[in-house]
Amino acid sequence: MPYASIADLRHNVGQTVAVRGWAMTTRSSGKIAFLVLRDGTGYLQAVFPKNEVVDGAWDRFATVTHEANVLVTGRVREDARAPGGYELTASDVTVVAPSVDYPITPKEHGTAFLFEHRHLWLRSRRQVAIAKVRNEVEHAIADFFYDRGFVRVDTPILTGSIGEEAGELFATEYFDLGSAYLAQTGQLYVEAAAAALGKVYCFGPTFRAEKSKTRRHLTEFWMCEPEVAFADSEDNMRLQEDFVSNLVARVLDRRKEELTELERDTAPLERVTAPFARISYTDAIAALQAQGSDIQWGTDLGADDETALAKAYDKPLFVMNYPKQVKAFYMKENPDDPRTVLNNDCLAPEGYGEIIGGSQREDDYDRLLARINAQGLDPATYKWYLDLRKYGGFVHSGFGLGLERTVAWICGIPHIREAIAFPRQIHRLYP
RNA sequence: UCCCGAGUAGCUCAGUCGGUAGAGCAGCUGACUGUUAAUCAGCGGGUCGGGGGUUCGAGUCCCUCCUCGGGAGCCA
Repeated sequence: MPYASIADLRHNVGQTVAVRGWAMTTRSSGKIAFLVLRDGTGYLQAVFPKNEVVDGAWDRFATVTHEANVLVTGRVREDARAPGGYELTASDVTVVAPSVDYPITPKEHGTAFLFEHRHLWLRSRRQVAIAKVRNEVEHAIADFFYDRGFVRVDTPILTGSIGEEAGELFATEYFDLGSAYLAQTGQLYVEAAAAALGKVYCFGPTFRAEKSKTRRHLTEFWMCEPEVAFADSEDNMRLQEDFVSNLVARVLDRRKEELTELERDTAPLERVTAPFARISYTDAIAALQAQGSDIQWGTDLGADDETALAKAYDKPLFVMNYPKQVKAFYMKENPDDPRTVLNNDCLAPEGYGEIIGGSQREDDYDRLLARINAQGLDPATYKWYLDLRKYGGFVHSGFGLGLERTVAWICGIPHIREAIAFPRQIHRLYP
């Protein structure tokens, strides 16, 4: 008898097949019983009429517990009553491996309990749906860049003290070379690669040791960082809006079922098309002041400020050209207003906040060195980075997209820790 | 680091004025031939986060410590 995957059962209508999976729920009504199982490809209800199953099967059904590994045999049948359209009229069931006292029950759990059992919680319908959306976004990222001639460059996770700021890095001992730090960005490396390959991106885990306790932060998260030679800040934002709208469209096209499972209202996602809305930092300050805020030009925007700004638009918003002093040393000075730099944040709608930070990079050796010194960084550490300006300096721009923030937004889930299989937070290293 | 909030049954929570510890769900037993978190009946289940104090008596009041959650800052 052939084994069948649940997702493929539409090709097996009328046939008798064996399905392997985990028991999610069982129900019995005396002379008819129901078993819903999951095999990773989908969900299936197997129906056991007492007087049609083989000898012993009825008693074996009674031993099927929540999340037991089971083997079910039966005939595939179309059924309008089934959520997926297909059911199995089962003739037999075997418990391959039992599951006793499964901790996650069908009702009411708090988030602390669920994350303590994250390794099991991953099996639930919502978590399966989120994982599939994340997978879709990851593949869409790879396809988007491959189709446009970008080369993926994998940047190091172990680095010297380099990144946007010193401090707030995870440190470890590195042989005889002193401390190594877990990368908090691949950007500087990808800038070097851009001079070799033109259009590049990196996509991997990054680490921030800030003691953040918010629904938007993880200590370990995945970031996608494209870097493009000869692209200025305007080119950079056009790439961002193409990129983000492409990711959203891909999920809408291919993950309808998962979005339905997550009860995601897709109308706001369907409005995510280029061009996005744009506002300069200076205009944003004026707009906030007009709304009664006492924010002053020169201070960074807080989370509340971003929410207030983004609320005025029903698609993602670029906030551009922040004051130099609140931004990283590598961002290029704005020739039209030297108080500011050529950067942008991209704020997702519906209150999801910043999903992208991007900028044109400082390509002038002397200006970059001056910024490194001004921020109290050690120029020796950045020698190789300065070399990129010494040997054929070039206009270039790039950005970083936070994967978990993007997935959380697309899924419509309230906290980004559900957007990654095993979240790392200041109070969570288990499982 | 700062500001809130919460720790009581396996889970989610209630517990009034300080007076013998409660419910729902889960689990177990039974009934039921189309259930979707099935329904109905019955049964078992407690170091009230730890320590100290006040009191005849503390889940409840006071002190202290611990753990966790939410938010701020930082940023993706």
